[in-house]
Amino acid sequence: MPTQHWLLKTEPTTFSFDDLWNRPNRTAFWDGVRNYQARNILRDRMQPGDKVFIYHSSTDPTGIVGTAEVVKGGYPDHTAFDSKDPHYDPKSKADAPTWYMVDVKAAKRFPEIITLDMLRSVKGLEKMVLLQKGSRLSVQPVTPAEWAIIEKLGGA
DNA sequence: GCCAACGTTGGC
DNA sequence: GCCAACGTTGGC
Repeated sequence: MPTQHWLLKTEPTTFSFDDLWNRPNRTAFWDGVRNYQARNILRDRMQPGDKVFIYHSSTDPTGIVGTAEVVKGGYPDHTAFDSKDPHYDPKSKADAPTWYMVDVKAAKRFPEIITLDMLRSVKGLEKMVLLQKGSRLSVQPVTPAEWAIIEKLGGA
């Protein structure tokens, strides 16, 4: 399996790239995804070694702030089992989990956020899932070509 | 805060 | 299975 590329959205007021960066080993589980299409990617497709952009939504400005690496593939999201957790879902059972998560490790913080406006202006990203009208998937595929373009924007 | 777009729920 | 009502996302 070649390395795959993804984008994970988060609201930084809830969990930011810096929060991930400051975790032990710069690693955390990516919990709380409660959308079936995103769940399917987490559960069925994300593999250790895959590369991930971290995107900050609902902030000013919004954009990609850094990269991370998947260090553990899809496994049950235990926060769904905890009635005191904000992401509790009583329909998800330990022996038949509805929701999944992965572990990610922060890799590189971009010196400057790559804003949504910048992404929209770059040739070659026109078909990026993030930039499609009405797109709100919180776990998205990124093509190798898109990854290369954006990584270069954030580089150096 | 507004609201378009999308997803989910539930009555029928 | 249809679809109206409702809830959420997320840019602006």
